[in-house]
Amino acid sequence: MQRRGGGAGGREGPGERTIVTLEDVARAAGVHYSTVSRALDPDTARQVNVVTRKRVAAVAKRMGYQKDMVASGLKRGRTHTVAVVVGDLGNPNIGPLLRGISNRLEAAGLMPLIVETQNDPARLERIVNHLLSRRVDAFILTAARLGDGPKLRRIRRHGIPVVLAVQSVPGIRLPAITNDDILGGALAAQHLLALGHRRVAQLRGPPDIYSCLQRAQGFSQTIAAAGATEVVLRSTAPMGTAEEGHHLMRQLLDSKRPLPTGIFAHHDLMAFGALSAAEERGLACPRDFSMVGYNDLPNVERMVPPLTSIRLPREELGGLAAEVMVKMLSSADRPPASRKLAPTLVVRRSTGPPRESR
Amino acid sequence: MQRRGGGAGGREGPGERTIVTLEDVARAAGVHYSTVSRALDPDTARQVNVVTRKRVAAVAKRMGYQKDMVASGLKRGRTHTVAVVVGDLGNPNIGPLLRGISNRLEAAGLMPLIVETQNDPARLERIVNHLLSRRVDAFILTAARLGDGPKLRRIRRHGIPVVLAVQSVPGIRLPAITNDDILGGALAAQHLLALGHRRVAQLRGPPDIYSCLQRAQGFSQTIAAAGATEVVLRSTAPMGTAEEGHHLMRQLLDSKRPLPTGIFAHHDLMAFGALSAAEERGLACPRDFSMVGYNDLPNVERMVPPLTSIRLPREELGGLAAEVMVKMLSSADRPPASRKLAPTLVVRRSTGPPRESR
DNA sequence: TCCGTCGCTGCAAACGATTGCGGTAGACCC
DNA sequence: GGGTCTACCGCAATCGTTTGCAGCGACGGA
Repeated sequence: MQRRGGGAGGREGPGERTIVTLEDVARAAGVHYSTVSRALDPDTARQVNVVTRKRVAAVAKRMGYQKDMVASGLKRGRTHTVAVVVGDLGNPNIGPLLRGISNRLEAAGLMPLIVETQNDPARLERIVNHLLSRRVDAFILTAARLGDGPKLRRIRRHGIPVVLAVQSVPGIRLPAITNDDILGGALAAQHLLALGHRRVAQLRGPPDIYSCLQRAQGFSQTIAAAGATEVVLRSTAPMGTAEEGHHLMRQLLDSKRPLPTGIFAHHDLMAFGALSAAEERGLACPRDFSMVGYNDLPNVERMVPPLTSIRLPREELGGLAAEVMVKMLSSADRPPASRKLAPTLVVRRSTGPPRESR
Repeated sequence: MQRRGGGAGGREGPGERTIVTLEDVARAAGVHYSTVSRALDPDTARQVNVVTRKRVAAVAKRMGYQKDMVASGLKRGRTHTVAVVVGDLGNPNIGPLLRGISNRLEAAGLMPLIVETQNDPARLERIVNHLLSRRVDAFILTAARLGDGPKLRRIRRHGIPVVLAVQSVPGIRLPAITNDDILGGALAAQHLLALGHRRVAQLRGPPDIYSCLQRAQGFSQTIAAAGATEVVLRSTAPMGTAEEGHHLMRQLLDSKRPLPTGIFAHHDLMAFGALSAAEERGLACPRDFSMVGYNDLPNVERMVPPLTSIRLPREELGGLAAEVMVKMLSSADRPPASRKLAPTLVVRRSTGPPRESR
């Protein structure tokens, strides 16, 4: 039947794509193809005599045999593929995360199948079904939102291992590898407090992102514990963008009370949006107020002002999520525990002592 | 045999992963499973009576049937998967490109399998073999370097459609969707010339990246045609980094001749590295010289100074590459022609008239 | 010598979907 | 009424690999 002729693409040359199968190798080596299968699989290789094994291996190599992972997947029910669902491929945070995941999975003989939901719940639904139909072995979900609980439960009901990365959802019993965003918020607060700020503001990210709630919690707790006063601006947008930061900062500037001296934005982009809103009113950072961002975007040190921000261990987080996934796939024990990774504060020039104290 | 028990991951609940097959649906609908197959495939659905077809569809839906793409792939020799090979997932240019590819492929029922070579030729070799073993339908390669010719030919020899994106290799007969980097270089040159610059410099990117050669060519030609003088600094690093820009700028500053008034860097990061090298000598941009970058990295407008740069249509390019791929897969005609996409110049504050003319 | 064991290999049935071919029943024509 | 045609559906082989089972020598012990 179809010999998988290359069709398009190959022009000059013999080009016709011919697949070397176990049977071809077997014929050439003078054994049954089941023997070839055994000889080539490290797990079963010791079942076959060492001299035939070597001969088979040599013939296979000479003929350029490559196991057909599709057929193998069908037979074994394992495709050695892990679906990695991300919200937005354009997000600069996502690259290092994916690299961490890829590297760790590759070491375990797995391959990530990366798909983007574009933060559209309907797409997520479709995509998950598609991936199930492709028989992926597991899911790594990196963009869960608070409302996704039911969806996550539905995926889990398929009996496929799932781990959450970066974003978690409270109340759901799935292993989650996340940043310690409470700590992140606390670090921002401590930094501002240590500089002497007593009136601070917080520009919150999307309310359905759990890590933003955590950032808020860590920040507010620390501020409150120090007896300082805080004003909170809540975003309603689905993403922490510069526009949203601009918008919230405008609200802050338009309010009657005096401008807080220290501001914590849930995202670097929001921070920059806020900075431009302030500049429009003739205010400068860090002269008139300090600003702490979150995420430590690439090249943020080259911006003006160089932004003090919270740095997250992205690649490490990805690697760890993959690590957990690999464990789940290899042993059927109870799922491993969740982990939180500590972020760090990177101090740059957008923060300083409050004006009053100078 | 194995019923694909979920093993790890599913705890509470029935969890056991059971696959609904054609046969299950057939039994429930009272027909042969081949009929179910035909009824559910739009291409063959008209072969089955409309009432049975509807009944089968209803039963399939009720039972939650999902075609097993693995089995289908084995039988049809088409996995509906396209390998997308990128050099560096951390590169901020890559996100939009991938989104463009993903969206277009998805519309055609294909799925990208994204892998990263980390710019390591040995890895590329391994990865390609692995992907062939997974029976991907095609390749989109986004990080080809000049020395990759033989490797590309080897891939093509497998008879699988290949398109190059972003990076091309001269002399190889593969469809390539690239930026018009000659034009990009020319735009940079025209901009500097129009501002009145007559002594310019060029900080070149890696010599084995074709698009850098093109940028160089477009720039130098335009400069020469205007009778202006140019000095060229050549990088030997494999990537256009800030460090490399810093290094080249140092060379320029250390040379005996007067500093050129206009500088073109082959990458925004190189431009920033160069700017910091200049600042170390007390020189400021655009006061003492103008700087044009390339790639228009995200947030580059927030940097200091906001960088004049060449913007590339990344997402569009990705979509076009996928488009070409889809065409190649659907019709066995001769491969479609290559395409070049025009970049645009984005003028910001890092360029201005030369000092002498003020 | 005979039986049990062990090491190696072949046999054949899966995995789930696709598809050429043939069969059956009804419609239709002559 | 017989023949032909069409529409529909079932049969079974097939994609390439995996794997339980059985066969078959050789060998050792009784």
